[in-house]
Amino acid sequence: MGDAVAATIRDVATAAGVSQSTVSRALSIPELVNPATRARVLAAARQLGYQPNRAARGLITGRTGNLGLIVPDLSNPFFSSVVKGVQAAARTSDYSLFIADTDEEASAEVELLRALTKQVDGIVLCSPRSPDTELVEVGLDDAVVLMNRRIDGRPSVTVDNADGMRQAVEHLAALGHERIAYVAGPRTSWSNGQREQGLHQSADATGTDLVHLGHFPPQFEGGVAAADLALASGATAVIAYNDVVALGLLSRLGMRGVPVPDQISVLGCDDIGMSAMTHPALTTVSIPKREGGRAAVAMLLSLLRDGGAAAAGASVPHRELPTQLIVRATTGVAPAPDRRTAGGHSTKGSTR
Amino acid sequence: MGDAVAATIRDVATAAGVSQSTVSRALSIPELVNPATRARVLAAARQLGYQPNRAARGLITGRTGNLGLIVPDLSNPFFSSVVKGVQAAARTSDYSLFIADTDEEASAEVELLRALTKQVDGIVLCSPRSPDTELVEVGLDDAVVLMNRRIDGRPSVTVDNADGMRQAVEHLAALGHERIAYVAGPRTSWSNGQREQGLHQSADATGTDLVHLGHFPPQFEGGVAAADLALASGATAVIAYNDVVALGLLSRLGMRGVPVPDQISVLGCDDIGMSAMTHPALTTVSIPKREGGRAAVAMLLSLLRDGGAAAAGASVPHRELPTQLIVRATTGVAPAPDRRTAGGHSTKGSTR
DNA sequence: ATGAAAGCGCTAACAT
DNA sequence: ATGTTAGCGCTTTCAT
Repeated sequence: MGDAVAATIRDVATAAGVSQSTVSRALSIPELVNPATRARVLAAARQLGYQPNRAARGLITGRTGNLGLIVPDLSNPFFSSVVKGVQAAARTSDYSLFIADTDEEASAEVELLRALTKQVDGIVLCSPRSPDTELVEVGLDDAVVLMNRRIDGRPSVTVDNADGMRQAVEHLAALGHERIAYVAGPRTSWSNGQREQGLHQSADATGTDLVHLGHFPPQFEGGVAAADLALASGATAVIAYNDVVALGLLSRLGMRGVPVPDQISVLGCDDIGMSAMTHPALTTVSIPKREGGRAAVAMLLSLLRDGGAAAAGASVPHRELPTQLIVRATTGVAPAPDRRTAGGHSTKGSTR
Repeated sequence: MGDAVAATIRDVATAAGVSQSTVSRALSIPELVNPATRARVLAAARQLGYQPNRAARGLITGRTGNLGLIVPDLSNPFFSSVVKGVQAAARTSDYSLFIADTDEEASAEVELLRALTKQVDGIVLCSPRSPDTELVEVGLDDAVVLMNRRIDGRPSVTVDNADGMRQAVEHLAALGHERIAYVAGPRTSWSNGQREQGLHQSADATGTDLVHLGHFPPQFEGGVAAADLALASGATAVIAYNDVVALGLLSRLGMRGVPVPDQISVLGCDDIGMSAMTHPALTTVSIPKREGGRAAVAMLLSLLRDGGAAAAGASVPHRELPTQLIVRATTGVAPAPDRRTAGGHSTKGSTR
């Protein structure tokens, strides 16, 4: 695109009566040029509407000024929040952002990673579904920050999934629930693995029974499909892999006329906007989505700044953000049916 | 990023024992080079893992191989579907995609438009909120395709909003509803204007009363906020600006204990995935979202192909996609309360 | 059908 | 503090 005839650095140089290099310097290393001439250059540039050609600059600097972001599914509100965080951070640092959606397909990740690699300075790879080996095989050795995934020796931003599950289980245990079902997300999701682990630990610690329900797609339909199993499991509470799945559960349970939370409690994870607004609202484990995105970009940029330092044995950066159980006022979680009047003092299991 | 030392066209030339120009031709204008040498070149290229440097190519061809997409809000499922359509089409044609989200802020559109313009060959501007004048002022004269907005003399892809509303109103009229409320979307939304227009026309044609409810943000909260007004309006049916708003309505009505659709019917617009899965499901006016995105890209690419032809007085391309009322099995729409037993034969108003 | 050479717009030595 | 020069990787005349 670009206008009729975009002004080049030469035009500015001529107009300001200086050389190209002076213009270049005036624009990128201001302190190296005389304030007076700098003013002249800036004036000329503004007047001509000059904007450096990024391709030309990139050709010589080897940097594109672009970042890439790969997510499994843009239509999941969790990821759109992450996108917003990444976008904001990129914009702040004057980077443009390529965004790609893999539609939850692992193979697309590697493909996109490969395609993107040449056009960006760095990539945020969010919640990848591919196995470690495949990921490492790609050009991943470069400036790639993982989100919601940890791979040995790779920079990453994660959240404390296990602790989130701990909070959820302890909350339920305190309410007298003794049998909890977990609707698992994708087998290939690292976060899901972490959550399962956290759940098992906390279930043991609180003496709670944990029922594991198959792997379901992390979508509304997944929850719909899992609802009947959850009901049949004998659990008095269900924790869903994420809020979207939890909404699916709610929907199907409603359709079957099952009162939530009176008969069964439902918990989500992620704290997407809508979870606060359903009826009943969703008690959920909140994850700092935007902040995670920002943190990933920050890490990426510092990686780019350091450059070789990383290779020189500097430690691999990692950042783990906290999770926080959000208990809503009117919520899909209630004391266990048989405890409704007991005041919540469990005799079995401790709160550790 | 890029690998340790990316192979350049020179490397390939040397390896194949030909000149750079031959390599270049072999890769981009195959019919101009001897099949035998071409094979040699291709082999060398593959073996070296050669991938043309897009920046360098762009520097000389003036094309970036990138497209831009600007949407108001990525977290609205409507737009994420559009994004997916655009993405798919771009990928198919080997274009990369810059995506930007304006957070429903009109000023961000112009800003992003300006920033993106230099880095892409064309832009899809989806559902812009800015006034025509501001949009035209920017570099919009170039390859920009509007979506869900029509501006005189600009290429655009739209849907037949008015017809969608006609279908909705006729459906409701046939069910005996005589007073319908419309929960309006943003004042700056062109689609909203179209829908209002279509509603008024069809209301007149069917002899239905139409109550216009203020402008609300096109989000879940907007619907929540509008619900009480809708209820107080005396309407027996509410059409929401979009599905997300309709879900907000449903939520608030549920919270107030108002039976839907027994006391009041709720219709949405857009046909986002979730609208099929709520309880009750949402009868809604379906819009071909992905297809719209694909169409916009197709238009963009043909614009790029033609290049000067457009300036030479060729007609401005425009594409209008159809809308389709989707009536769900278990839905938030029912006959008007006082007609529940009447069989739906309205005495007032014709179905034209 | 192929090669040689010029140059896209810019930055980074190297001079001055 | 500024100008001169070279060259990033590629496509595209212009020769051959």
